[in-house]
Amino acid sequence: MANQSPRVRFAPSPTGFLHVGGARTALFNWLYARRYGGVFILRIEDTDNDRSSSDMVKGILEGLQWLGLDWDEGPNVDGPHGPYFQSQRLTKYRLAIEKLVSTGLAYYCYCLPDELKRKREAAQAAGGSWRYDRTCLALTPEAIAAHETKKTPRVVRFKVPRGRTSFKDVVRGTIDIDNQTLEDFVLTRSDGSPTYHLSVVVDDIDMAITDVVRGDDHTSNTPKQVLLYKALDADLPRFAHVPLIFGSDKKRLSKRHGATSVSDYQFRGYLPDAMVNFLSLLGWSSGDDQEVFTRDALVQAFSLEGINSGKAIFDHDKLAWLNGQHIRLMSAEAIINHIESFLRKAGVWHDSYATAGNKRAWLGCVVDLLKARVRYLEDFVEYGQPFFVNTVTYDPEAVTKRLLVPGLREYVVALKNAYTQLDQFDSDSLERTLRAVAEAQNIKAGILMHATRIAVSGRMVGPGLFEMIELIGRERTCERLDELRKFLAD
RNA sequence: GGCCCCGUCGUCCAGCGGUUAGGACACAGCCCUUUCAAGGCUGAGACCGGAGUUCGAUUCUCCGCGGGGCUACCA
Repeated sequence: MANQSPRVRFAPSPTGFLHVGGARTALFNWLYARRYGGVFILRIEDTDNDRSSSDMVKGILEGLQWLGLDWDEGPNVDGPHGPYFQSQRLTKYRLAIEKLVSTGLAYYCYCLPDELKRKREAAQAAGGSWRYDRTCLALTPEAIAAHETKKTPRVVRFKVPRGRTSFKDVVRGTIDIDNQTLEDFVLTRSDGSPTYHLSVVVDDIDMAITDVVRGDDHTSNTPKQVLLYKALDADLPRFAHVPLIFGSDKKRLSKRHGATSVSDYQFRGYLPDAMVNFLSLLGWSSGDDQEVFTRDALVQAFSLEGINSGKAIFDHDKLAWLNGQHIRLMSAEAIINHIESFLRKAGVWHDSYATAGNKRAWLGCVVDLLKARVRYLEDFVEYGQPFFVNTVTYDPEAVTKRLLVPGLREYVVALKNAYTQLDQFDSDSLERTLRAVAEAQNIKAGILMHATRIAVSGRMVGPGLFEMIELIGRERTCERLDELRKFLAD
């Protein structure tokens, strides 16, 4: 399909964090570049200089890094088309403007903002719409000279030609509009800084971008940019506008919907691969019914043609499910690397876990045992309590529901004695022994299992009882059985 | 208001003139089972409405309705 190696870009404004919508746009660009052996460029659009500190950029970079979306050119990665901050590319915009003004494709406008606002509001009050009336296009050379000597603030406006403008969009098809619906938009502000339309087009041309993949909120503005490409005598890139992401109330995703920054998901215990998988499914499909994708599978399956045109709603349930799927796909070793920070925070990390050896292997076994019932990384902390803490506390509900059995104390003592003498402390032996004890005591095995579960974990639910006991070990298990014995004595 | 885009189960997607409208999440039931999960099976659940075009429309066209975007010296 692509007859040249694609060059795509993600061009966020530095807002301090990476929004999930932006993350998905970045992901689509990244996938496309990786799929076709292209180049993924990160460009920071910080022309709105008011607040564009390096701190603001940091959040974006960290978000992309966490997701594993590495860029080939951009901040911290030199390339042939730098710099990659728009605030450092001002000369390029000025050159473009000079060209446009000198060829008559753009012109200076000395109208004051207040004046424009008044006209606009007046027109709207009268029930109509208003477009810039080209007052300054009609200025005489003398009037212009007068403004210049007075140093009237001036902006540069693009002179929108008559006619129609159309472009092909990979996801929307051909879009065609009448230029009369456009006004002579501003290219350069009165302080000399470029507006979005100018900087984005100049940069995309300069960086030889072949495919512009961005949010649907830019579709309506694309005709203006198409006009600029033509005015600058450049070939059009291919456009692909991806549908926006909405919250569960069908409103555009915002802070009100809870976590909207990818870092929120990082701290909540989501896996980057699960997030990437989930985001990829929002507005894109491989064409078949596959839902769970590894990163590599995604790269292989991705195409811009697979992007669909309807809106997408962010479904936390499905994300959580996918997270569980990806956790189950991972090796215990890989999971340990991801949960270390959570275990540390909970105070249950042990230095011996850090290096290869018995303890780390043991932790791996715990992880494998818990894996199937986990949705979030931090669940390992919660579900792993019985393995990590020294003393267990009994869930009150478990006590009333499972421990009010006459004679239970005797059974527990019998089990503890049997376990103390066991040759092999493995799950099979443990189960056989427990069942034998139950039979000898003439009770159902379930009664003793429930009690034992509470003794070792404090809870009614959890992993397979005997696998759990095996990992907790004879010493701690017998201690806990003894604790239960004392508890039952009261 | 004007311009543009979108409209299949509650949600995410498949469908690209003829299908019992398919899959996934969530939901319900069953199986498995010491519990909870995981896993398996089953069930319920959708083509926004109206005109056309056609032998035949979820699919193509138009109108309406609904939703969204843009309409700034924000991006």
